[in-house]
Amino acid sequence: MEFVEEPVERMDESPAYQKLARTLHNQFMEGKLRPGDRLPPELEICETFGLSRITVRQALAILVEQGLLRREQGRGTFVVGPRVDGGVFVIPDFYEEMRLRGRPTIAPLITAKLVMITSIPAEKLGIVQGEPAIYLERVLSGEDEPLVFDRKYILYNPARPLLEAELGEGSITDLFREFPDWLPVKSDLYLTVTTLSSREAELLQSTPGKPAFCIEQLVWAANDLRVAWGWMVYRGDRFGFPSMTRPI
Amino acid sequence: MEFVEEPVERMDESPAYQKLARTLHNQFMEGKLRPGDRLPPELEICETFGLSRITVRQALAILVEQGLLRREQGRGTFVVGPRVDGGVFVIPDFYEEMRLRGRPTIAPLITAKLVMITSIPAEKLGIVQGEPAIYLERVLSGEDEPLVFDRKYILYNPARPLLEAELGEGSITDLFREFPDWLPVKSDLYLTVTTLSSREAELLQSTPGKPAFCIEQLVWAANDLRVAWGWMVYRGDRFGFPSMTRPI
DNA sequence: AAGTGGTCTAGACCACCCT
DNA sequence: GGGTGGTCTAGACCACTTT
Repeated sequence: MEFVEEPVERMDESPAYQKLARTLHNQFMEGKLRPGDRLPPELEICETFGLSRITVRQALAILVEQGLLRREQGRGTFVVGPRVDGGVFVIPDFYEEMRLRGRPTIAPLITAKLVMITSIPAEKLGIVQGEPAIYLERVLSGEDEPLVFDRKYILYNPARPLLEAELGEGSITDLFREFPDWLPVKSDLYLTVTTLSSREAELLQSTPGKPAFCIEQLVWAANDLRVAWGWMVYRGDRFGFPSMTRPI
Repeated sequence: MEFVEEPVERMDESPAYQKLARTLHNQFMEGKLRPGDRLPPELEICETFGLSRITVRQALAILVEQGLLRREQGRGTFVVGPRVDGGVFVIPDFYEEMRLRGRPTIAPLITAKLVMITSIPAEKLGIVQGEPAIYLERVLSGEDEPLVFDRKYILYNPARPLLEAELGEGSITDLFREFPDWLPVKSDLYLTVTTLSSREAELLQSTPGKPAFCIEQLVWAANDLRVAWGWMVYRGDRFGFPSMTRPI
């Protein structure tokens, strides 16, 4: 026989700075703290709650990070209103997401070949036209249906050619795991919207003209080396993203 | 005659915690710190750089916030690789954005009327079907062309009816500036993609079937009151969003 | 000059992880 | 038990803003 562990009420066991942050946040949600209001000086908050200044500042830092407060040196700490018509959206790493859901990505290769690079990808990767690069097309599937069309140019490394088997699995990071000098350190993304071409629609088992997210991607390795460029097309009928709300 | 103030090299004048954060960040960008590496214990970093533990922790907190480091209590602080296939995108408040660019938004009313609310918006706003609400359509223009189509249901307040002139200007926050109980405290957004209907295309001076961003919006006031619901359609040929990279 | 937030120190104890 | 990060204190000085 097994017992289910009762969830303990941990509200009162949490650190002082979290309690204070929650208290102030609740006061805002109840309309007691209003945009434009100035908070009491930090030392006064210390007295009120019986906390040291560092602890109080730790609480305020959370709320500043959330965008609820704004500090102005020499003037005070002020309540800021929420940005109602804009927000922050997280588009998660697709591979990582599927892995977390226990549905490993299937990414069969559509195309994988060595090409003489043309002007646009050459410029993006910062190499000369006509140099060789790997061109790659994949359809990423999760939950038994095609979801993302991935198209990439990858820098060619004669010292360690990539195998077809490697190209069909995992993200760029996984791909370069054994390339010490090519390990990604940064990725620049650009989010746009598009409609499916007939080829994309066929590969994604959808319909031409349907809307889709498009994410252009430039992958940087150490020392400002660009190692991959391409874009990913996300089926619009399968993806939507909530704005981020940071928990207290 | 005017002198241009030479920008002073402030690298060395910045606070110690920022210098330390930059140092570690640079080491990562140069490939000296690699994903999976464990940093030295905090006390050791203190000795190395001649700083107190609080200052070192302040530096590490920045890098944790950036996603470069991960702390594990009892184990250590570890370097995390970047998420190359996903990212964070900021879609700014359109009104705010235009104001910052010195191009105040023009938002002529297309429709503004009191309606008996139907099932879907009633459910979203948490009120009963058949209650009155304000229905609003606007085209937001900036830089001399229509960019966003905004459609909203707004809770009706008999005590303080909104004037047509007020509806044509500014965001929900501006609209409710004089409604103490309706001041927005939170906004839930949901980002999807769509194609323009013929009506939307006409209003936005575009073409039906063109792709567009769509942001559904639910605005909350104090005490869990929902005050507005609707969605905004952003012309796909005029908007694209880079992923956020937090500066050190 | 007074008040505010920004930075920093030296030291303490606790919670968690590993061996 | 030893090492690690997590929390917290009391106090100091500095930089900026306002009066």
